[in-house]
Amino acid sequence: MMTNDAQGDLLAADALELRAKLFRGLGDPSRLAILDALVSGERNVQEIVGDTGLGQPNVSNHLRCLLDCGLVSRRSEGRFVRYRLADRQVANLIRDADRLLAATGAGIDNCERYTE
Amino acid sequence: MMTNDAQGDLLAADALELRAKLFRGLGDPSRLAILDALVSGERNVQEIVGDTGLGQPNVSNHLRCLLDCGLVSRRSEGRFVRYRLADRQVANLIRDADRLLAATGAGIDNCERYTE
DNA sequence: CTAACGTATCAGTGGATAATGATATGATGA
DNA sequence: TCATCATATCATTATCCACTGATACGTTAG
Repeated sequence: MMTNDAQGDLLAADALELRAKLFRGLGDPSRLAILDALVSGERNVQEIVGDTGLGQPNVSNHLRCLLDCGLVSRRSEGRFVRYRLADRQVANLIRDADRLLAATGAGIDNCERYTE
Repeated sequence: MMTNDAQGDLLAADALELRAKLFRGLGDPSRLAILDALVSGERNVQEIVGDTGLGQPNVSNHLRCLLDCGLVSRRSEGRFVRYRLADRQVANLIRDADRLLAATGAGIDNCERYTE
């Protein structure tokens, strides 16, 4: 009676939410640009602002998001705050995504459900 | 003069958009549920509707999105349409995400930038 | 041909969220 | 303490997108 209907998926609904939240966290060009900037190493907010061309409040907001998500970590250095990737797997996940993009060609471009 | 400022990132802006689009495609619980249903094998739309508890038009919309993105493929069988994962790497990417989630604890939960 | 079924599309709606400007907090140096 | 700099927060706005119900399209059976 609970072979493969919605029951099992309802139980796994939290896991789906969590996964979705992670992917959504990575699903923003600004945050990806920030993470890219951090792949090269530790950076403070101003440097990230310079690297990405984003506004400072915007960067801070995204960094807070990434920090809460556990994707980056931070340490204070005087009045600077230096951020870095929290885990090697973050960079790995992004690289795997690039591989998948290479495999699917530019198929993603064709998706018209949401804006390019 | 073009050491590490916005220039390089601007050139890579398209790549960022593409990656972001892929992650956003995966950043929805409904689409993840659909992909989960397809991990076990090929399914038609009705079966997916049953597995996920989503509405049929909703499922069709998401499937179109996933199809356009090249994440799933389809084949007609009479009046049924059977969908399957387009690439092993899709499942791999999801599994890598789960690993990262395990590594970061449930940190993602803490991110308050967007709704749980 | 017509009815029934499976799937896809369309328009409308509500909710979520990224970006911005103004401002607050915190730290350093004179 | 006061001025300055680095970072964080807040409120606003405009946009985007997931879901729903109605409906169209395509296929098969009688």
